[in-house]
Amino acid sequence: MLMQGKNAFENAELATAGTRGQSLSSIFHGCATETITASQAICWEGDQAKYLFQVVEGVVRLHRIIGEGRRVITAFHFAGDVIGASLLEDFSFTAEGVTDCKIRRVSRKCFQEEVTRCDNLRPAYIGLLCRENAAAHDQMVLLSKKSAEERLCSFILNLALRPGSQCQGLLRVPMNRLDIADYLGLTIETISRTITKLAARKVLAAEGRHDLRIISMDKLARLTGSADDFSAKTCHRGSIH
Amino acid sequence: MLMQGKNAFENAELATAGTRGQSLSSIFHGCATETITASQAICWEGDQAKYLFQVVEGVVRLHRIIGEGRRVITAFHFAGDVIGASLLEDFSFTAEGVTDCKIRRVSRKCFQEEVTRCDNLRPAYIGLLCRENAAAHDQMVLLSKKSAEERLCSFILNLALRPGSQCQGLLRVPMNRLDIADYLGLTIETISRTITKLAARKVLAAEGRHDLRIISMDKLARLTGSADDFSAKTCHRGSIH
DNA sequence: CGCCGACTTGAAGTCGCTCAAGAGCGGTGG
DNA sequence: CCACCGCTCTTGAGCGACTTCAAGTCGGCG
Repeated sequence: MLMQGKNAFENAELATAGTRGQSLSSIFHGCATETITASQAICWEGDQAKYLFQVVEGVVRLHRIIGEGRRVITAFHFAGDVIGASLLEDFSFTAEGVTDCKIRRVSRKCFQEEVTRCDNLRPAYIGLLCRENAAAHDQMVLLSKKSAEERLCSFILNLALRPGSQCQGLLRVPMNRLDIADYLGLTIETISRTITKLAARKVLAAEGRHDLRIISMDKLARLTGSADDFSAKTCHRGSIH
Repeated sequence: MLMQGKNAFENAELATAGTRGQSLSSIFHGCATETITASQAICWEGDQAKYLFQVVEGVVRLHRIIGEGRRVITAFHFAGDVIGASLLEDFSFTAEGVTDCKIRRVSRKCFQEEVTRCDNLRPAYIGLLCRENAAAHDQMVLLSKKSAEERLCSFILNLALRPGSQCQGLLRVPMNRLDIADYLGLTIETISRTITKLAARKVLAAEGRHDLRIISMDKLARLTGSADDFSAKTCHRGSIH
């Protein structure tokens, strides 16, 4: 799993702590870490949302099932991310490890008490909810109007723009083709074909199943179909100052 | 514009006031109402989000534009709804009247001060953010995995389940075909064809451009592709107690 | 009555899906 | 060490749902 996870976590800690008031991570500090293996469930759609989780290491996917066998992945969560902040009663998703993971858990009650008690945690909490909302809206736009190529490029660009995601120019893609397909509203075949096409056009190169070498960040950004995706997203993480 | 708007607004007032603590409507109470004509803009994507709005009467659409001419409607807002609660810096959408509207406006600063000052407004605010998130996720699922027919049925069912939406068995659909298409990630032609098909199957009947008679709520619910859409959504509004 | 915009209907085209076969890779066991 | 297996991923061919383009229809309003 490399040491990427731990580093990313510490990055996230520093980043959120620096922005507005205190970091939500402090709520999880005392908690023991639990170990989750790849594709093990953390919680189930429909269950009462008694807990919130924080990813310490690894990657988690959230999904919903509709009808028979239609799975939609609504989000991936990385080291430092909090899962379940925007829930009222029940889990609206099943959470599973994409990779082996370490997570922490607090009860919803405890979380809410902390947020109520500490005035300076509240902006962080509200901020988290707002950012989740913004991400959901971006995803709606992607699913509503973008072509397969634009979707994949948007996804890869977002991955690449996470701090610490690249190691010697190599982008780690922890999720498999099916995960990507279910996240982007496509099929594994389309994902595969589109990667092949992008490789042929020298936008990127696949190195094994879980690594991409991005040859031209510029081309990639121009292919996202978001007009100004590159600048917008680059600013996104830094602009909260 | 019928008097439906006013009634719906009062319904919404009562409903939110009853749930958790105070209603966010109280923040808008003193403000003068502004009049917006159909398709007039209330705010623009990219502008600094200085204000929040509350719809008093009529229907508002939120949209984003990507590339040249691709419009995505991310939400419709009805009487009682608050617009802009989940924003941090800038408007991430353009808001326009679907119909002639009456709205109220408060500055973000004022809104935030009120929420900070009144402890019993905070649950309402958090609740709003969470419900927006849940709605966005439902829409992601719709856009990701549902067929044209399932999308349209989901949309119509959601409209029909708003309290006070039906008048003598007739469902008012204030938005035109293009609005519906851009909301569901389809084209006007597909919307039109699908309505025709549903009418042929005696699920519903179109009566003019802006009214639908739902012949079988059961059939409609079964066609949404959400497994348990009907029960889930029916509970949705009442279950917060 | 005639015009205009919104909607409907039809025919052809396309993008992504489905089905099916084959390739690559990692693990296991002889 | 190689043979084998299972799984994921890739590639190909055909198909289908929705789009695009193009008429035609409806309904409201001057």
